[in-house]
Amino acid sequence: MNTTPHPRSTRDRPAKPPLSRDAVVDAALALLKSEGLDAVTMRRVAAALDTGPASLYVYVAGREGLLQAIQDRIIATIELEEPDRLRWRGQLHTLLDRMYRALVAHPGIAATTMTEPPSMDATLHLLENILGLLLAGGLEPQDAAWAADIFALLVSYAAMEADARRTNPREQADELYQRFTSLSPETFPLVTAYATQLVAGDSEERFHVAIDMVVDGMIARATRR
Amino acid sequence: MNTTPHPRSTRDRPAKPPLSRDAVVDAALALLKSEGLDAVTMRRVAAALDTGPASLYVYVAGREGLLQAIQDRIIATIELEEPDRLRWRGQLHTLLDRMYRALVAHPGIAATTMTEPPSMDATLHLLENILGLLLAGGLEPQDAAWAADIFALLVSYAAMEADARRTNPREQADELYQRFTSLSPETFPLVTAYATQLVAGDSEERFHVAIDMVVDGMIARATRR
DNA sequence: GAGCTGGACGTACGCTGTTCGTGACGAACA
DNA sequence: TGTTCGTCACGAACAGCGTACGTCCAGCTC
Repeated sequence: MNTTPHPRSTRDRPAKPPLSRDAVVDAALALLKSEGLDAVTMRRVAAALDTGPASLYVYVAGREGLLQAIQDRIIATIELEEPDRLRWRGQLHTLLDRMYRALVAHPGIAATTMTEPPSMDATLHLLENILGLLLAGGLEPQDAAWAADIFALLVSYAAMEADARRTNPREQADELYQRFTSLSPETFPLVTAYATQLVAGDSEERFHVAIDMVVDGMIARATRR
Repeated sequence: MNTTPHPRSTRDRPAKPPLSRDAVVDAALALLKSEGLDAVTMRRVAAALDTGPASLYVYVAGREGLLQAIQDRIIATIELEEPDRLRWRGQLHTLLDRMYRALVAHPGIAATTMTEPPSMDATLHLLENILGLLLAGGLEPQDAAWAADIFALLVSYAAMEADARRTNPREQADELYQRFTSLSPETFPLVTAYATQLVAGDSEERFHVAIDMVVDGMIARATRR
């Protein structure tokens, strides 16, 4: 047997499981869930996989591509609704609420969904489902198509607000209320008078009201034709 | 006369105007307008002022504080509307359109407005004006308070989309249409069927429709009470 | 065996925001 | 006048960041 005592290569491959796209995304997702978006750096992900950051570029198109893969993973966990003409509105709320919760369970990811055109599989399935619900409700196709964008936006925003609240629980609304009520009533008669309304509702409540406003608006538009 | 040839101090103050908060924000704003948000780094701003980045921290609370100051500057340029009970709806569109244009004129800034609670002067004046218009329209105060948030969100989003389009003019909608129409009609019957509607409209058109949907929804809710 | 290919990844580049310590200097005081 | 104190200015350094580039090596094919 040849037992030459030469230095062990730092690229000792058989000692580590081979990387894969799934492994990379899994590691990133775990970091996201436990430490939030800022922890999802190429170095941190690579360290979690016992490798170096340059190794990841085979599997993901940079950090941007990694974040997209994570988003799609998260969206893929959302249970869809079978459109029902009689219940579509409640179903829409349910579906968007699930999306909201999926985002909130991953601190910080909501902000990365904001400008993503729907192009990956899970996101497209979600879009298809939203369209299905809106059309089941008899809404105009053009309005439905545009509203899908708006609903996605509302979800992302609500999740971002929930993220901000997590960092600063309860303190934010209080500070804001203080700010509003300490303004000059001469200069800001409405803001001071309606300070309570301006800070009312948690992000979920505001979120569901926002959905309703958009839906009610679409119904009014459809009724008008 | 004493002409001792000793090394000239690098802190030759009389040769430079003293820094000020306005000077810092002005320099940052100029960089933002000409090169977009990514150029607004502490080093770039400092270089524009012929100093070092550490000098800026006397005037702004880090980059975050600098961005907030910039936002407020931009918002302060927006001409407000005197609320008129008969024209409030058109006025709202006009006001939000001005906001949209102000953001679009500063590439990338829209994304930084997304999670900012309204706390600086110009932003508060804008909020006061939006509330004024909505209440002039006879809408419910609680709905008006919540809708102000939604309108701000819609503006930011539209501006962000315009920013993205600037980077990728026309190409994005085409790619998306291609993507949608090349999907399996079995799996995505609606997305494929309504691909045209999904990519229709530029960011301004979609923006104004979104405003209308929210407004129509609020009117329906007010009518229902 | 030789050559090729693609995965693995170390090294280095060019940046980022921020902190800390020090110098310069004006105002106030004794 | 000399000294003290507070504030501005800012260099140096810290602790990162994403990524490009070049090298190594295992596995495969001929």
